[in-house]
Amino acid sequence: MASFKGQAAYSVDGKGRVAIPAKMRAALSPEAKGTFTMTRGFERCIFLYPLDEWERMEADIAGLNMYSRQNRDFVRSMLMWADEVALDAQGRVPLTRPLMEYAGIRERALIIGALERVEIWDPDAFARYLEEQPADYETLAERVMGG
Amino acid sequence: MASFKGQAAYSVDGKGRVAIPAKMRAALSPEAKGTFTMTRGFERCIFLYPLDEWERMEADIAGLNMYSRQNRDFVRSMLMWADEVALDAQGRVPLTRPLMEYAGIRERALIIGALERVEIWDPDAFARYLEEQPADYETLAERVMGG
DNA sequence: GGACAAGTGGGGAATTGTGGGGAATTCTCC
DNA sequence: GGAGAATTCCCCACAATTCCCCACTTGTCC
Repeated sequence: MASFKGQAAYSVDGKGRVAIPAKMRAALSPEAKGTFTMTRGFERCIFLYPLDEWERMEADIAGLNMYSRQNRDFVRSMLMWADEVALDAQGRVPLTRPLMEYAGIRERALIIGALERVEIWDPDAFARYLEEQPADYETLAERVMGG
Repeated sequence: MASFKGQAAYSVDGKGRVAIPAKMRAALSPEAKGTFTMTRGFERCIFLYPLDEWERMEADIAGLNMYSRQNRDFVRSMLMWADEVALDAQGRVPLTRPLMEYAGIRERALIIGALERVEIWDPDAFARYLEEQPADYETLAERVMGG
């Protein structure tokens, strides 16, 4: 299982390609085969899950009861945005047009490692997200991990 | 498991490298493989966790439910600043640019051993932190450890 | 004072990030 | 079904950054 951490601000080239930082690439397990499932994240960003992690998530979803409207809505939303993308020889992935629009990404992208996934943000959108944080880091840490 | 103690004031060279004191290096366990995870600490300093200690911390975080907004905020904040750095043959680590800016570190750094982690501070920031202490050392000891 | 360990700074090799061209494939229209 | 346009994929070269090695200075101990 991968463990992504760190941040990098990279360019998105004219073809919609963006590099995944070398350390995050190194964190991929062989089971991922250099491939991510890219999908809509929460808070207006893009999530990238390594292939093996995504398969685990799909197995979780497969257990949901499809006779529930709410479940169907959730599954539909999660999967309609999902697309499989492979790293090229330079360690880049192509961003899909709908996801670039959703996340407001144009020429620059902020890439953040978040444990089992990689997040891709528009830098300005991320700055706004930080400003809107209801709690500072120390308070958050105490709330979540303070017991 | 490591047990870091002591303090040292060292230079940060033009490439952002700073030495870890020899006694702290000696305190590392073989499981750490001469590698730290460097991340944002509380109160504007940098934390360095030996690799084995960091893995224990990640295992705690991996158990959090990612469908909770607050948990996502916390994990994002904690991991975006984290980066794995290895000691070079001279016992130095490269400070990452975002963390140097966060901690206000330029040409000098104060390195403090704090049990399972090493802290790196800007010397002036640390002096200000000490001045702002609401309680002196003896009072603090009684509050925290006095029972 | 001398030997050794630890801290300091710099050069150049290796790796990573960036942008572009053209071949191959897919999509659209007639 | 075929032609042409659009998109995707593969390869390449160059710029920028990181890593590895080395030498020198300073500090400590005998």
